[in-house]
Amino acid sequence: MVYISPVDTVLMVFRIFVFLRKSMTNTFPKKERLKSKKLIEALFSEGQSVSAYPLRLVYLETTLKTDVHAQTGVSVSKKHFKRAVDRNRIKRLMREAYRLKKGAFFNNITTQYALMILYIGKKMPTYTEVESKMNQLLAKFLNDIK
RNA sequence: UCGGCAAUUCGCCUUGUCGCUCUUCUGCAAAUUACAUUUUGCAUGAGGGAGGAAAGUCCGAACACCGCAGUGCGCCAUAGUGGUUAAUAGCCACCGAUCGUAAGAUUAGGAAAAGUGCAACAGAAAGAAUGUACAGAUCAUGCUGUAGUGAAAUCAGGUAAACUCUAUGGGGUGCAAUGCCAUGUAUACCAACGCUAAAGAGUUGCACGCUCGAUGUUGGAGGGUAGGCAGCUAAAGUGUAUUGGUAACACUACACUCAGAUAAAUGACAAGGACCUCUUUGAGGUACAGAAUUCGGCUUACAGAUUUGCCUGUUAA
Repeated sequence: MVYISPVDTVLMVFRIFVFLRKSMTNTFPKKERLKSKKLIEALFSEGQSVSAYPLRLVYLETTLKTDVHAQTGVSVSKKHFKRAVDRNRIKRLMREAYRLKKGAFFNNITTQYALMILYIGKKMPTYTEVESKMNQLLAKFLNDIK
C-alpha cells in the first residue's frame, strides 16, 4: 500500500497540467529560431523550397543542437520594402502565423529541419492573408517531405 | 473676430486572449566541489521594454586601435565683432546689407592700387580702343575740350556662391573599433641567425625623407571562422526650483534611474472609447516613421492637436 499525501497529489496534477500545456503550446522561443550564420548559408546553398505566393519556404534536413522540431527564420526583401517599419510589420505577421500554426503540423515529425520563410510579394499583406497562406505553405511542405 | 509672424508642448487611449526580450524573487533539475559555493537549464510570480525626429549620416566630440605625422608642394574646411561650449562649420547677442506696411525673415558679410578672367541693354568703343559733329591748339595729326550712351568712358569702376590672394585650422581608420575565452590547424605574425642593398611593400595625393625587405634555418606564437563574453549603457544623464546673464548658457539644491536586442525583442488579434472627414440609423481615416557604441548639433519627413507672445488692417464696443 503506497501512501500518497494530498500535497503530492496536488503536485502531480500540477505537473501533468504543465506537461499537457507544454505539448500544445504556441510559443516561439529563442531556441526555435534560426540564428547560426553557417546554417543559414548552408540552407540557401543546399536547401529545397516550396512556395504559396506571396510566401516561400526554404528547408533543409539537418541535425540541430537542441531538441526542437525545427529552427525557423523569417525574412523580407529590402528591395521591395524600403522602410524598416514595413519590414518589421511583415516579419511580425509571419512569425505570429508560424507560431500559431506550427503545433498542428510538426508534432509528428521525427527529423529536424532548418527553415527560412521569405516574403516575396510586393504589397503589404493583412494578417488573415498571411495566416491562410501559411496554412497552405506548411501543408505543402509536409507533403513534400513525406 | 478674421489674417499674419515667431516660438512652446504633445503626437491616440482602455480592456481581454495569445506571444517576444531583459532584470529579478522563489521553487525544481543537472553539472562542479570534501563542503560552503558557483554555473547552466526549466517553471510560476513581479518589474522594465522605440522616437521627436530613433531617419539622412552632413558637422563636432568621447572612446578604441594603427601609428609617431619630419620637410616641401598640393588638397580640404572656415571667414563681420563679441560671447557660449567638452567641441563645432552649431547656438546666442550686436553691427552692416537685402526683403516685408509691420511683427519679423534671410545673410555664401576678409581682400578688387598683386595678377588673370567675365559683363545683359544702350553705345563708335567696356581697355591693344580713339568714330561723328563742333570748338581750341599745332607746321600737321589719331593732341585738348564739349556734345551723345551708360551704373561706369582713359592717372576709371563692378564682379572673389570666377580663378586668385590673405588669415586660421586640419595624421588615418571606425564598435564589423578593440580585448579576453573556446574550438583548433596551415600559408602571410614575431624574434634571432643568415642573405641581398636591387625589385617591391608601408608611410595621407605627389616628391624627398623614413621604416620594412626575397628565399632558408631555429625558436616563439597565432591566422581564419561574426561561436561566446566584455566593450554595452549611471551618463558632457533626466526633471523641478533658486541665482547670475539681454541671450546661448553656467553655478547650486532637491528628486529620479528611464531599452540593451544581435537573421536582431518592444508584438498579433478582438472589443470598446476619443478625435477628424464625408454622400451622416452608416462608411472611412488617426501622420512621418523602428533603437544597433554613446553623446552635442544640423538637415529632411510629419495627420492632427496644444499653449504663449507679438503685428497690421477691418468690423464691433
